[in-house]
Amino acid sequence: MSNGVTERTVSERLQGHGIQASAQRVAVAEYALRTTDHPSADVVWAKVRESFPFLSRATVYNTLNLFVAKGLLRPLVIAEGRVVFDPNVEPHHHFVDEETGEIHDVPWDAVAIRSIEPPRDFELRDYQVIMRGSRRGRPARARPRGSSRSSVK
Amino acid sequence: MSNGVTERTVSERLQGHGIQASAQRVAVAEYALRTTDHPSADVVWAKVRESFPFLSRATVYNTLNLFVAKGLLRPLVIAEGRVVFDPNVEPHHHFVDEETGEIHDVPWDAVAIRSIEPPRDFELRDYQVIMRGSRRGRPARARPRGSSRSSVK
DNA sequence: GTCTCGATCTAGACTATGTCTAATGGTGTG
DNA sequence: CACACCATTAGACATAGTCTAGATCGAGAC
Ligand SMILES: [Mn+2]
Ligand SMILES: [Mn+2]
Ligand SMILES: [Zn+2]
Ligand SMILES: [Zn+2]
Repeated sequence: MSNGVTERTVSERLQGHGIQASAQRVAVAEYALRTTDHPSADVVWAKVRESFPFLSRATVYNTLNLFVAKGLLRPLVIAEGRVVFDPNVEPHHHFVDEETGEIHDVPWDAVAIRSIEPPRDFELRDYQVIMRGSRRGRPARARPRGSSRSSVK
Repeated sequence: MSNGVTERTVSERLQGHGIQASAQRVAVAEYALRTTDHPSADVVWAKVRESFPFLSRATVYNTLNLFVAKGLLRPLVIAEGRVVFDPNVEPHHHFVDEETGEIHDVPWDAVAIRSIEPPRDFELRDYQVIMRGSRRGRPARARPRGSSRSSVK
């Protein structure tokens, strides 16, 4: 995207980040580096297996963690009980739809921050705004899918 | 804090929020509603058992979820693999020390936001800034405790 | 083309967080 | 005391993620 010459194919992109390409890694990359969703590891496994059945769960986890270590993906801890992966590694914010659990990207410029003060003695490495809400016109009833914390009757 | 008359004891505070008091619930509340940490359920279990040994794991989870439902606690999904509970239910931000995994409160006024624009068609219910970094003077080496995502050798 | 060895892939065991179920225990009312 | 109701409990269960030990692959040396 940002450079028209290098990193044209997924394979080249992996090599450009010091990753030895392989059939499994390319298959995972094809989905995980292109999606605009924020899929969990098991979602990636399910999606990729549709077109590439010879792929173990362990390899998906290994590969995603490798991509994170090499800066191709960013792990997000936002939704309960699972890490999701974000192929957009540039600074941006997130909006969580509390109805569906879906995570939407919010451009960095959608939030104008005048000043930000970390706690004394702490060094701010990065930050983002987590917004929560739902689609307009819906009153927010049920909990986000997959959550269901306890009965509390 | 905010009101000097009602809700003086923990027991009264529970009743004021429509919660039937009990020995276990008071014991959990005594710790979980007063702490300035952001403990996970199992941390709460360990801490409370020090002074109140007759407490099952299930009751801790039930109680914390009840407190959340009644607005005494807020669940935070920030650190990997576990939900933590925040007795400060007023709007504020959080700073995650990536060295230790500790979560620190950041006052609402420490961030001055000029404008914030949720995605089109979405209604913003609430938001907060998640900051990440570490104590001044440390170069940020090891991953936060309890994390340790994969080897990637 | 064959060999070799490190890298990659894999099934399945294992750990940890959280939920659920079914049984038990306590408390107040009549 | 009998009854209803709710809280508590142990342990089973579900799920996310890690780890291990062995099988397989493949890039480079010959
Ligand atoms: Mn790149
Ligand atoms: Mn209160
Ligand atoms: Zn994103
Ligand atoms: Zn807090």
